[in-house]
Amino acid sequence: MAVQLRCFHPTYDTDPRKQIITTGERFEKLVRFIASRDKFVFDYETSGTAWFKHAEAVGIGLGAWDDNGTLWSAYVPFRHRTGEQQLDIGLIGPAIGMLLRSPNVMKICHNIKFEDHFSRKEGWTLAGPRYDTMVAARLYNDNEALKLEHRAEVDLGVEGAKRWEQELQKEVRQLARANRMGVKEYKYLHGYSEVNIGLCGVYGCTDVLHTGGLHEVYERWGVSQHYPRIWPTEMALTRILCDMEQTGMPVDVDYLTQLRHQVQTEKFKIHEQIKQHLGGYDLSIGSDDEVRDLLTRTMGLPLEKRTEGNKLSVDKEVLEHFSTHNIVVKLILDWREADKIDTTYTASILNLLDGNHVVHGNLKQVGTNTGRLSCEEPNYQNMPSENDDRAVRYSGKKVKEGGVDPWSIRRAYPVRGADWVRLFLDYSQIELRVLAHYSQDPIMVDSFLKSEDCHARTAAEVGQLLGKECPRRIAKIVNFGLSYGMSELGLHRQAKIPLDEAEVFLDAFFQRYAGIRQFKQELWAQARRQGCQWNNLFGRTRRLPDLRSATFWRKKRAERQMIASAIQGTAAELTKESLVRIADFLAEEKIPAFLVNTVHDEIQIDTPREYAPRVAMVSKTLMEAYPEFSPIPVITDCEITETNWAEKHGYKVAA
DNA sequence: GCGACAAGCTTG
DNA sequence: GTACGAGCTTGTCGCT
Repeated sequence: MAVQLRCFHPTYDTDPRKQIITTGERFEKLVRFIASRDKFVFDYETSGTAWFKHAEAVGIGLGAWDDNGTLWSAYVPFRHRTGEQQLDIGLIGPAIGMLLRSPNVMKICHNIKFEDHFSRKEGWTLAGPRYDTMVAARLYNDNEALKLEHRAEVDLGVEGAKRWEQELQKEVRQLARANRMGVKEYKYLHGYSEVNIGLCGVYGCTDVLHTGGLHEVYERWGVSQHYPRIWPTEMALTRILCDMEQTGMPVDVDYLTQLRHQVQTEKFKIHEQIKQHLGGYDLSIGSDDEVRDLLTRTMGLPLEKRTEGNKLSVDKEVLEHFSTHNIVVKLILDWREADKIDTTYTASILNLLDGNHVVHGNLKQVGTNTGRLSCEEPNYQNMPSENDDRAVRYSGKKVKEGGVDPWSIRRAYPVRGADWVRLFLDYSQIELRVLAHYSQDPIMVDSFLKSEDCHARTAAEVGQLLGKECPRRIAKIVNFGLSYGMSELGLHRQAKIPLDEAEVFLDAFFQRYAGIRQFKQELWAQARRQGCQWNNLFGRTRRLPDLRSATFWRKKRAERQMIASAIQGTAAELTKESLVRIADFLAEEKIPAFLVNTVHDEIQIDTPREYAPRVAMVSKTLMEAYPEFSPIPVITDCEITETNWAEKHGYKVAA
């Protein structure tokens, strides 16, 4: 099929700092200029974002400052499918590769991990110091959108920064229509490969100028220097997370396909049963409106809980309340459980695989306001955990006794191959240890020094003060609640105990652990003195203007958010810095092991079986080496699997 | 047919 | 007002 030249929006930009390079002579001149600089900006335009499938670079935008400090940009097209004049990638590739691997030249990008993926696809190694303006933007302002054009508008004061982006999107919509596709589908398949070079080039050059401009102002403001501890970690992570995504997670497709069939059959059966109970009425179980109607009008159940939009809630908590006396309500709950596994955890995963049955999730460095990582396509961080209830229901045994959850999702993630294992190193009670460090509360510190079960200790302390028993279950909820700034109302709801009882427990807790109450007060006071912001132990800032809000509930929410940021955020710094330490160790010793995944307080490493003892021992040591928490010990537990994620079990690490 | 939003569910 | 931080899916609604 011949490629058609379509050009719905011819471009016109007379800015001399934007050049489109389509001859060898001008390309050579460009390369000589870039190669003479000690830092440069680059940015690919691509044929989609799925780098692990068909998507690849179709052109590269490059930019650098001349001796007068003027920033210039150029777009080099080499794989557009428009039939226009462009350069031959076979001829220019080596020169681009040479620029990217220069060891002493700083590479500046807005989201450099993305460019790293596409560089690797061309066989080009991205080396030398990195500067990511997207990460810098997140560090200096944790509450705002990070999109390049938006930052250019706000931080550079560029008027009409979004103009070429909008022109480009218009063009893409036209192309999608011409190809009889939805915009989403078209963009996934073709990206900007069919956009005319004039428009794409101006857009690419504009991005380069914006990125370079952001680098200038962020460094004028001293962003990277303000974060001497986390900045090097963040920049190293752009490379290490890229490595992890390239490695990816192998998936057992046969298992997942069979599991999907099983839950779909289950859904069908439940649907039929519901129909029978309702005298043939065909309820759309997935429609909350219909479920609400059925429960209230047909069944006359007294629903009370409201949603945010003030509708009567039909969520799990409500349904569970009525399910003991109502078989249909119970069946709706069962259907939702099966549906979740069908749609979210089997069908969608199968759509994300590469040709080798490997998924490559996107580990996002700037996805949260606390400094944690997040993950998408798929999200590894909310894969259902092994569920004892289901295991017991179906096999009569708990998971730990060898029982099998028939709907296990983690079972679909096997090890890399024969004689490979996966190690799971997870921080033990890391958030409580962080809190103990910040508060220096004597009981909590003592508990960790003695390696006690901290929930049991809490239960004992509270019980002793009250002169009546405090169940461990309650103590555990209280301890977890500390990270979120839980109130007596929260405890009442979570633990399903009377409000006055929750109040008594919480009061007793804060009497016994007075250091924690004091830490919270000091945290808020200090933050308010510093203009509603606070830096954690590693120097990361959380800004919460609502700490001074006149609205009571907004102020309270900001206070809870600050507590959560302090504790979760600090714990996240340990995990992130440890990822860098472990990656460096594996590279130095040339051990054929790979970091594959991380879930907040856990790091997963694939390694040949013979290396497992060494990898586990060194990784554990590196993860625990945070002397700033002294005397509180930082402890990691280690687990291993020889088969799949569901069957991980304890692993003794040699000292 | 598409985008935005609400509601619900899953994790640490 | 009924906990903190995320991502994904479906249904619904309004718009082109």
